[in-house]
Amino acid sequence: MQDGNALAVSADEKTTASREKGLNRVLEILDFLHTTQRAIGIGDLAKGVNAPRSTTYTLVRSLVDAGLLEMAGDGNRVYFGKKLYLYGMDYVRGNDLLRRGRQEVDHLSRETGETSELCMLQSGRYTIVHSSPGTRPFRISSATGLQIPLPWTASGRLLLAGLERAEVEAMVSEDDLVLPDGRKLRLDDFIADIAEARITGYCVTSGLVDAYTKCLAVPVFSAPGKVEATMCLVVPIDTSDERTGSLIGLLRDRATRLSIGA
Amino acid sequence: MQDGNALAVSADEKTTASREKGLNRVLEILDFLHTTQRAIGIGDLAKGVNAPRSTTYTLVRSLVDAGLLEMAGDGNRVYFGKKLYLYGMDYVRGNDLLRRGRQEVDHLSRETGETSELCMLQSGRYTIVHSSPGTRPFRISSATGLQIPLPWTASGRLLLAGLERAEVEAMVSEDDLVLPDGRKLRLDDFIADIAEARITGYCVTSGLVDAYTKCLAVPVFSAPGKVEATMCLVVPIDTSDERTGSLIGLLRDRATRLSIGA
DNA sequence: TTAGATTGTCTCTTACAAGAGACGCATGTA
DNA sequence: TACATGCGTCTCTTGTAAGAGACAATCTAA
Repeated sequence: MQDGNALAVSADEKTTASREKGLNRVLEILDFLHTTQRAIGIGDLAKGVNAPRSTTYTLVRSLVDAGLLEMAGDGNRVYFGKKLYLYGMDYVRGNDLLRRGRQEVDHLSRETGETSELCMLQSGRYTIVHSSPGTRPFRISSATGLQIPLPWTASGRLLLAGLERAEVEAMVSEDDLVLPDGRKLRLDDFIADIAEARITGYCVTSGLVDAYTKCLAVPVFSAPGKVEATMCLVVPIDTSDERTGSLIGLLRDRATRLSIGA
Repeated sequence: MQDGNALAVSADEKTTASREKGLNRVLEILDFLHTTQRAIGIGDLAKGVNAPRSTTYTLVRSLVDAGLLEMAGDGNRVYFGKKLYLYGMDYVRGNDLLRRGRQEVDHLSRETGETSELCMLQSGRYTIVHSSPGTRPFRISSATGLQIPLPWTASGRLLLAGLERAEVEAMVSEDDLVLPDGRKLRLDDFIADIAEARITGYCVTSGLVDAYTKCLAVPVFSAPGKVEATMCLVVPIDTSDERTGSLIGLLRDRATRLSIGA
């Protein structure tokens, strides 16, 4: 959160509490709201993004006037506004892969009864771009837009296919290699997984983010060799090999349909 | 477009080409991309929002880095980015009415075969927030996010229900009263329509935006008396009174289901 | 070839926005 | 009653970002 600027992988301390550009503050505000996932008071917002209160009031007012933010019901809380929704729809319209991908994912989860997701890289992080819940009694939760460390996921291994070792290292922090249960992955293993996933054309991980699920993922190509997204299914960890295999087959079919020139 | 700041209803000439705040420029850029509905070169973008080229480059770079914009395939064009989509999804998630409204609209168009839309006020303008095409051979086009003068639509008459005359006047410009075919509505008639729509609880307009369609709309309430949105059907202008009546019945059912405390 | 248009980068100045902080007005609570 | 906490607005200063414009690199057309 505090290094939202990203791309500055080097520990480039800018703790000098100098003046910040308004636009950056706005970007931080939006990111902050995205992480909180709920309306928030302006005072708290200022604290959250570590900005002066007066500045925050000014910026929020601009954003509310513009419709990017809206005052939430209560009166003194803000959250995303209608305009962001409209812009988001524009993005979908302009993005064939996303639009069709969403449909495929929806279809897939209906067809299989399993939770299905479309994933992409978003500024160097794994992001669930669209997900459709399965029909199982226990919900496998996974909010859209959720950002997860790449090494925790099967999709992560596919999305990094074709990158140099250095590039992978740049994208994966030490923390990312620590699983939720405390186990630590070895970077070499992760890189080996990537190479393997690239060859086999799919990836399965078991019990990484939690102990009860398995994740099956396949790549979606935007150009030969270029992995633009992945589709994945989240299934119970005790799913039989046979069913797993047939689900992967389904995934591949749909992913191929999505891929462009692969 | 050039007075995107809105709310400055008075002809407040700010032609003094003074320095503009970066954030405002950004807001204009986003609005501009929303109107163009396609990726655009940075040079053209600068022209489009009437901003200095150097400034535009700087801002676009920031926005691209932040993920709000993306460089489009070609290489030197920009359009909305993934992050706006994610924020948009957050908005949907936080907005029951929109989320359920979208479903109702989709259902409605499947059920009736007619084009169905969810509409809201967006910074004083009528906006199609979601639309679902009907099954008729001729497509009644209406892009999501499209902004149309309030007096051209049935929904507009419902959305303004309960406003004072002065408020209505403030929201409707002279130009808004001129229909696409050149006919001019009288403000008094429009206001009378609003009052009537408020009482009957629905509104039908025929041949306003084009000569071939009729628009049936009903209000969706967020609180007793407060019209938050409308649902509408766009049907051929020669639709029988009987069918029109039954469609309105359907609309009302669904709108009631959506409304909160009405 | 030359001339013109466009694209991306860079430098330097100064107009102006970010920020500190005070203020008044609500709350709540001892 | 006094005291604390949070909210929204306002004023004033100064660090800095918006903008003008120069520059090299492409591309196109004549």
